[in-house]
Amino acid sequence: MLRLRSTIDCTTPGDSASESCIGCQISICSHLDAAGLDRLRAMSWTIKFAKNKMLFEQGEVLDRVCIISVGVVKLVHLLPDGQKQITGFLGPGDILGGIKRQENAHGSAKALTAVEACAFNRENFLQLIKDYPDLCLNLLTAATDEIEALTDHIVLLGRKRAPQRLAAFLLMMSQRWNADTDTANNNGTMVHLPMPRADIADHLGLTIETVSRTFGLFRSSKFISIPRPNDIVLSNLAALYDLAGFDEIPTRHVALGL
Amino acid sequence: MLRLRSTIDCTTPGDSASESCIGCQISICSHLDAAGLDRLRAMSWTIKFAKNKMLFEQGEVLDRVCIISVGVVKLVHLLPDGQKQITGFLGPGDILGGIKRQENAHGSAKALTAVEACAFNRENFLQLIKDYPDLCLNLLTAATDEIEALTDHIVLLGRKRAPQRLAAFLLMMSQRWNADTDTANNNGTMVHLPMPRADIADHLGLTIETVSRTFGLFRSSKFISIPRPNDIVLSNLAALYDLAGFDEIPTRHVALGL
DNA sequence: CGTGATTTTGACGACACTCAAATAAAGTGG
DNA sequence: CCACTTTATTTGAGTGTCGTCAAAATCACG
Repeated sequence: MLRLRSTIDCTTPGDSASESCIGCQISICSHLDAAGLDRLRAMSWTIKFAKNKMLFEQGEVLDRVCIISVGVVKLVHLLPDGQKQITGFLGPGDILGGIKRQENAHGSAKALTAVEACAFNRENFLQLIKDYPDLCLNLLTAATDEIEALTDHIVLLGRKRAPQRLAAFLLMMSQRWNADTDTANNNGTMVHLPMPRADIADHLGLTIETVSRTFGLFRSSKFISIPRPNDIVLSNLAALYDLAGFDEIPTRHVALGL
Repeated sequence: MLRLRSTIDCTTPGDSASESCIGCQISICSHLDAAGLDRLRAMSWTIKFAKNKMLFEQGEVLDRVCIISVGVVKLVHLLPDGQKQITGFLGPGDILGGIKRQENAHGSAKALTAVEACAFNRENFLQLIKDYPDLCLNLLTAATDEIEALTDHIVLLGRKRAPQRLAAFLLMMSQRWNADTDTANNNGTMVHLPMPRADIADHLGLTIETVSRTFGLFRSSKFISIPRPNDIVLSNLAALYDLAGFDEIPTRHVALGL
């Protein structure tokens, strides 16, 4: 099961949501000539999922590849005893699907919000890749990035405690999909969390209660404030970065040039 | 940092160790025509590392790609507070290196045993990939496999207890590099562990003591026996598979047709 | 405003970590 | 080949973080 997070901003100004999967400059669409873009347009179609609908189930045959244009998807792995582990969240620009022959989904994918995606037939997708080596190399680079991200998460789960895990999670969330809602007011940076506490717990290898308690710890430590459960204001970024174990606060690279 | 584990057996009978990086049928060498093999031979060279030598350090510039032909390498991630997490072990046929421009190593790589590898200059490697789309697609497929393997490890670290983790580790080890030492005698399957307990602990997100205690638990439960600390006999595979959370015992696919 | 889901808070227990020491194994030099 | 040193592994006792069970408070939605 291929799962890649794009490093390039997908939401190009002027594109409507329904067309954003074609016209935008995400990883796969860039580096294509006019003929390639025409082929892309001809072979792709748009799929939509309501909130909480399954994109696919664990074990299901995966013969399509899709690029998310709107919304957030969670990747869930079920254990025989009923436990869950969420191995990642995907958003606009991220790629998900099967590229191997007769591939079965390694995990389930569920829409956290309303989701729109640009879909391709696997065979068409593979042929396009073969015809555009640069595109294939881009995908390989993106796969390398995903491998590094998963590696970081392994370090998080293997060697970090609850506060460190949550701090890293909040900072990750603030950097990925909150470019516009990241309105820096005098109190801090606002982050919207599209997932409930249970999903955060299943992502960080904790329980709902521990996640909630750690949120409470951060609030009483004045690191954050919680106007609503899913809206977190990061009021002490330095403390959070320190907890997360990052060496420094990276300079933001936002589309609008902040 | 690219890191791929090969799914194809590397040790082709008849190849000497020093030539195995060229002559073998590992993922990258297969699907190449005669001209491609010549190019591969011309651009590659052999590097050797003694036991416990670093292949590269975290943060170091990575402008080479290598394919391990002999030995085992551990991938280590250091945390600011001195803790370690081993994100994987690589062996014969596995690929490691940098393919991005001005890439810095995301983690360190250290030789667990004496190691030989087949090395490529990054630019040459990338050009070869561009000229052979099938090869690039193969790498993308291998990257997908690596992503799935890392995902499985995330599930292990996030939702499994010490016994389950160690059981999964032992079974994984018995399947990857023990095709010949897997002599099934009447007592069980022999597995040789090339790494010390500390590395197992750092891989499974545990401490040395917990790993040792869990080995002791398995021994007193008659799941395993330990003739020497690094040689484990799996005497109750069914129990280990059950612990690890695998649904069934997979049929072995060994080179010799077992 | 009322119902159901989500989140928070509390009390208690268990699994794994820390600290400490003993035992076993591996390497070294005579 | 054997004493010696060094490293690795095992075992023990006590502590702490996080999980489990339970209930209250808050939020979302019709």
